[in-house]
Amino acid sequence: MELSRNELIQARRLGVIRGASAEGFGHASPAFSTMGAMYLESPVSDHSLPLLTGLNPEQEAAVTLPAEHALILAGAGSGKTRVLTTRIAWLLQTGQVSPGGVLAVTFTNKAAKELLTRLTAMLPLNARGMWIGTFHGLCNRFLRAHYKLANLPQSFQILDTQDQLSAIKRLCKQFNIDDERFPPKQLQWFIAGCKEDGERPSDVVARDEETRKKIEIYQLYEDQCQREGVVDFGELMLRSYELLRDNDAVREHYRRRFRHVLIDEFQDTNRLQYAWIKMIVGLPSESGGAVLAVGDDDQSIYAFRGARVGNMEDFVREFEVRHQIKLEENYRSYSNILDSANHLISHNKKRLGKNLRTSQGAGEPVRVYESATDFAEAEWVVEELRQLVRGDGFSRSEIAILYRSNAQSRVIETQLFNAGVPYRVYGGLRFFERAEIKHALAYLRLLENSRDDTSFLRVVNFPPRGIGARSIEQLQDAARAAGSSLHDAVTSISGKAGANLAGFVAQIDVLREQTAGSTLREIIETVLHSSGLVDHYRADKEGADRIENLEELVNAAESFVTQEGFGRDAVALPVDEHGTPLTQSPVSQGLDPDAPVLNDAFVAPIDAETGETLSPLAAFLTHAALEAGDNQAQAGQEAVQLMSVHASKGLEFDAVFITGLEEGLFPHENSMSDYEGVEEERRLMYVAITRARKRLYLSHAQTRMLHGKTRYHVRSRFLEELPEGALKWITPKRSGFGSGFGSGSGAGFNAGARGTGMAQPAWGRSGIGVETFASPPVPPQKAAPSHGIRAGIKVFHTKFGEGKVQAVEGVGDDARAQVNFPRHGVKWLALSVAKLTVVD
DNA sequence: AATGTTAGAGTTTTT
DNA sequence: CTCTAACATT
Repeated sequence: MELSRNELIQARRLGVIRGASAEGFGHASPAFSTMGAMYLESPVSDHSLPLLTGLNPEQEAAVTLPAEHALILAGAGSGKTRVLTTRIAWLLQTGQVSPGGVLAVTFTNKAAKELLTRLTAMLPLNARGMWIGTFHGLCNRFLRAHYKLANLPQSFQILDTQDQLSAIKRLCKQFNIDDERFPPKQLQWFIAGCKEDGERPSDVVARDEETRKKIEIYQLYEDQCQREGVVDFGELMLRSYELLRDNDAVREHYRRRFRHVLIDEFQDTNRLQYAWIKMIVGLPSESGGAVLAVGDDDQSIYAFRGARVGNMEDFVREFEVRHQIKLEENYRSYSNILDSANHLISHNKKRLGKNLRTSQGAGEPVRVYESATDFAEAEWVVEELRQLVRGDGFSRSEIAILYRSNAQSRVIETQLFNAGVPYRVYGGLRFFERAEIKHALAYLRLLENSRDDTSFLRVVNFPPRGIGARSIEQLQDAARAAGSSLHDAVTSISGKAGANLAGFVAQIDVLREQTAGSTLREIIETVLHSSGLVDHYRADKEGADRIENLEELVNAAESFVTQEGFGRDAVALPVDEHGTPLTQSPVSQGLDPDAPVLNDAFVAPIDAETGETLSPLAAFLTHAALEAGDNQAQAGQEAVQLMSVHASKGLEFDAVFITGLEEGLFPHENSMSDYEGVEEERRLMYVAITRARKRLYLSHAQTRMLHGKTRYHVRSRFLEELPEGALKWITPKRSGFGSGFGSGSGAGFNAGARGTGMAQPAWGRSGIGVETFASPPVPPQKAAPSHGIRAGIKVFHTKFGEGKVQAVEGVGDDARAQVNFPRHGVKWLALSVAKLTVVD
């Protein structure tokens, strides 16, 4: 029995499958230390500090480097985060730097949190003045502090990817841009790409007419964002970079301030981020602080979004790096797993060169399994999984099933579901991306910034209040004519449409006044009810979940205020070189004075001169935009983890299954055309392998349902690139039936090659080679006139059960077989339609 | 304005 | 196959 997507989703909702529901949202980050400024213990300089115990020589060398530029090549599982945190702690403890002089930047909020958590656990330090966060978070903080210089409104809003796309769509409509020639998605990609390369419209080279037009649209988009007081993710970076570049005073201030700049996952930085680093630190000739870049070129898997491994070489050259340390001791995996990873990645030419080693034993061999179908592959995974849990005592949450693309999860989910194995799927909608949450946030954003047309359009008629497409068009024309926001253009619309629009605007304006001085919680609750959102969803019979999520939004806001403060991302804290705040300010309005103060950001003025602070609401909206919401919060359930290989980066598990190791899938067909693409896919495989601590399982299927068609796949070249000695090839159990699959659950077994084409492919090797294949096996596509069905053999049909083939006639799509089913009699079946599996 | 129909597309993902 | 978005219909 297969479950439809909807059924799966429904099942998850009902909690049959744990995880993946709204529960996964929370703010677990620990409180910032609120202790006084005790960062400076008595300066110590000897190396027998407790901090350094347990570090291996390379790690210790990295931690105790002098204040000079350095590159740490940190292999998977080599204690990278430990080095980063210990380095910071060591610098602080030995009095070489004050918290205000530290800048540590990561890519994800999760990594930033982890850094902070582990750091505060190490040292009773005051987080005051430390800049630890994501690139975007820090840029936001910076722009909030210098919004005037950056030419932004004080309460500028951040567009996420969805918002950006709808802004572009709106723009295209307004300027009658042919969306066939210029699909909004493509424009979005173009604009984001330009910004990642640090290019404004005027910087982009118009190679051809099409590009020229795109540049024009890019410019229009920029104008629109500026007019509306919003910035997209790329803009946060780019504008920060430009301000540093163009304003000598600001640049010098930060260069003097940050004595130590630490960069995590350096191989994932894009051009602009690297340029930003150069700007905020300064090259050696410009006497800035010391940069400690930590990265692993072998784990660079984000080229598709602008990551540029070349930054590592550029860094070494431009910063005249004299310290390069390789962390090659792996503390995670047994050597069979590690050897596999090393052997695989050695096939890449473009490498800085690194070889992981471990003092652990060989461990179990890496198991490789070939199955006939994706379905059978999933069955095998579930079976092995049971063995791991029941037989070998593995904890389910310590087992991961990885795949190259998310679509692959479905088959596996179905099997897990049928077997009653709790599982949890990573990826998918994040909390702040849900439609109802975005609606609520749009109202809130309008309170902050009535010029935000994207938000205006999102909720002007949601819940429906009789404002149709025509009225909106009229309004957009009026706004364009007047050069004003939609909000302000409403007064120029007359008639019924005008009255409705005026009603909406009045509602927003009233809400704004009404909630002035309220706490964040009160504001949100008022907005949720006055806007009609709650009523709307209450009327909807399927709105219960949405209401729940809206309630969760209130909770999120509450915990934002009380637990996280207004977040380190909210505002910048102007400080002097020693990290001492330049201004003290009263707690901002609407806050419980007894609430723990966790981060200065939240009491700090964003404007050092006027002492103005960011409102709690503005801070929360920023938080919502920069942190899409953990959908990965620990459910506490003992559930198997399902995720894409990309999503697994940075995680580790006792046992890992890597599925779908097939040419075209992994490596993905879209990456196979060029060499660079294949190398990145190989790095991806490397990442996948190195996730495993004790057990590693690799599998591939001969046929797979993809886009509704059965596709035939040769096994992945990556399998041929593993060291034979570390592997154990498992002979597939043929076609399922009675072949000793545990509890003998025979239901819906091995539907075989479903859909069109042949049934069981005939090229299935019985024992896939013990020897390494120098060249990949002959692709089966053409070589299979044999559907494998001939007179005399036994076949299995999903409806009719097992039967004996009596005759076969016709070729290709016309092929038919006469089958005698004991229970249903003799049938003629079209092989292109019937679901037949060969039974041995 | 709500609901049904059809065409088209379909890696990887964070901010 | 399965999801989405745009279009058409009531």
